[in-house]
Amino acid sequence: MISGKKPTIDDVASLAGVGRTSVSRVLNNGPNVRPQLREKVLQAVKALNFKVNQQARSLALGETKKIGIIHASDFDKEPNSYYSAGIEIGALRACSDLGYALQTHSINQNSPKVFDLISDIILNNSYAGIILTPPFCDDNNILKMAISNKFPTISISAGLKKNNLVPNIGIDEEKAGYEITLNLINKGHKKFGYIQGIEKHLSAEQRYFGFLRAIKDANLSESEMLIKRGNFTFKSGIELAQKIIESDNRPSALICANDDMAAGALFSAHKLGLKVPEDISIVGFDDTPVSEIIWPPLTTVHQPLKEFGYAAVKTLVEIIEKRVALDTCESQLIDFIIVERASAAQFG
Amino acid sequence: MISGKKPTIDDVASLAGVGRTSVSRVLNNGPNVRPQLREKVLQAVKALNFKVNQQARSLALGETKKIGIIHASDFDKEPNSYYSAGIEIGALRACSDLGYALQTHSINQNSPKVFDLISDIILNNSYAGIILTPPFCDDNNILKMAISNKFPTISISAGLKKNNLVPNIGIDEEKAGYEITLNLINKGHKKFGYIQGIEKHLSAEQRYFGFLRAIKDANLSESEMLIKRGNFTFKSGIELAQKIIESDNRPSALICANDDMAAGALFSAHKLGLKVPEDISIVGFDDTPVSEIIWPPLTTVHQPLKEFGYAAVKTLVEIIEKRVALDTCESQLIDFIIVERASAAQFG
DNA sequence: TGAAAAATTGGAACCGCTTCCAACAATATT
DNA sequence: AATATTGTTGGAAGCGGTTCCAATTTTTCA
Repeated sequence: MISGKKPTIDDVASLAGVGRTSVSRVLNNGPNVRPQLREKVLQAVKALNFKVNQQARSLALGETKKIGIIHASDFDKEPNSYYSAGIEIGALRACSDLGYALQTHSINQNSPKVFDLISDIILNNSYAGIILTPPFCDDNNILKMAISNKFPTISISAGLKKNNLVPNIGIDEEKAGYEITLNLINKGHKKFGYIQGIEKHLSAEQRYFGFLRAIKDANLSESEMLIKRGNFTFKSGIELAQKIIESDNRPSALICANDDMAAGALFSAHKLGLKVPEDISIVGFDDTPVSEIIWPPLTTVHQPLKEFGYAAVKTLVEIIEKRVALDTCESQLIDFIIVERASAAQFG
Repeated sequence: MISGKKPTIDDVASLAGVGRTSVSRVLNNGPNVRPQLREKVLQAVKALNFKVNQQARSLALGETKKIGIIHASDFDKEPNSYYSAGIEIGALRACSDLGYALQTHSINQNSPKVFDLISDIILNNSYAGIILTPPFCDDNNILKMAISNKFPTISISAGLKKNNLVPNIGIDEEKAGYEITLNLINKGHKKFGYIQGIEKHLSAEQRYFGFLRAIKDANLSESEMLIKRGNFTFKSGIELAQKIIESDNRPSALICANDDMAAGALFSAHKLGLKVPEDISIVGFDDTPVSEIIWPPLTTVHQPLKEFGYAAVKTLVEIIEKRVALDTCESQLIDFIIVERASAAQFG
């Protein structure tokens, strides 16, 4: 205080004329503190502008109030910013509600050291728990390592995996695929095009299975559908949509496994002189910012990313604080909604 | 070790049969350690899978290796995800290179408690330094508070403010405005439309000043230009571009203060039957993901966000470690580039 | 009113690590 | 070979908190 040093609990204690233990009690709302003493301490705290040193506190407590989140990223490519930023904002909100701090890591998913990097983060034991996002959350080696260390871990990924090793947050992707298809069927569409995502992406595959179930339920013939496999890029959307549009029996509706490909499809439709949605309805998945900023605005399935982040932290903190065992904790499905914009319409 | 407890430095010491001080020396590459002892310690470390407890370490050291970054966000609106995620990835990379951790905060910029929240973060002294992003970095009260606490702080904002209170990272926005205008002038354009951003946004205003300087340098008449003020949204781009396009003396080139408005302008041009870039060239600023995903792809000024984040951490760590005074540390301009895509072309 | 019970308070140990300093060992110097 | 110098090592005292536990006060109740 006299010098530039930060005041400690002892400074507060001596200013207030009480013992250090009492200061600690006041600070932590401990029981059995006379109002009079509490007041003295509070005044000293204010006078000195005292803030507890969290480092010291968590050392004494043997616990840390810090959650780590691990994103995938490649410094040389554009980040999948929408996804990670959305999750992070939700996670931050929950952290702030629950008194935790969030520390971010980003790991190049192509690095051969992925496993070591993540295991360092875990074993370094400076976190109370971690959140894993794709593709790390789909890596069973990583998950098993976390489990064998009994380390609170939660993943954010496509909903409903068969053998969730750790609790998972996500939407029911299969249902989302089902419902957006049903939505189009209800609009009178009978012939569909579908541009799939990359094969190993669980979520995209589940969306596709949902599509298949919906057309089956509607007694539509799967063989009539035009299925192409894309790789999530705008460019692949352009190319594959062109093929679909130019085919002999052009579908009246085109479902794309993500918004970027749908944007590409939209572009191809315009280029080939089709009107959207009059001549063809096009829908996407994810509700990324681009879906609002193209013409016509895209009908798509909204991914509640912020809710993912929030729920992930909330559940993780339950695991941490109630010491619920990792394997007894349930995964959670977050509700999604279909955002109906102008790119899909009634047919026939 | 026997139980589930994490091994401590004492466990290592006793296993290696040396003193705790020696273990610490080995761990920190201290001088004067005989190879033989070092080897014993290293073996014990490996045998126990010992990791130092960072909490304890930084308590003893009286320093923390943690940098905070404060983003603006509103939980109920879409995040400005591209911006914050890009910066964060760069910052993370630098942190990982320099041995720091990055902790994220997000604060609703409309909250009346902004000042208190940020001052808590600073006074809490659990950070070695913080990075402020817009709009917080433009708030002089916050900056002054940081300075009066001698707290290492750096801002990422529009370059070259007159009175930088703390060192700043950014591009030279005025120059960017100048150069993209010059680029169009060199393509033969003489009559311009310009859709400005929100007035209080420093960076957008500087871009506009650059535009003005360029047309002045080229002896073009400012009064011939069609200037409109937008609010950065796609919608305002649509509306204002429509007015500009429908005006009697339609410009051959339209500059928009950000990409979203440029996307809107593109849309209006299509709707009104103009071909881009044949009939009108349209350019934006920022090089957000959308600029690649619309038709035609947008010529725009790339904001090197990851470089911002990297440079911010690097400079901040210099301030922290070399104890350079905040006010002697220079701001940095990062190079930007004009990304030429298909939305702008030769005229006449 | 006095003893027993309950509520307050603070001393001291401890969380896991760094580092000053004194003790001791190894090498250099004459 | 004796001494001066330099290199190694570990004991013990913090860093700034929390908490067990014993001491002291206050309250309760016969």
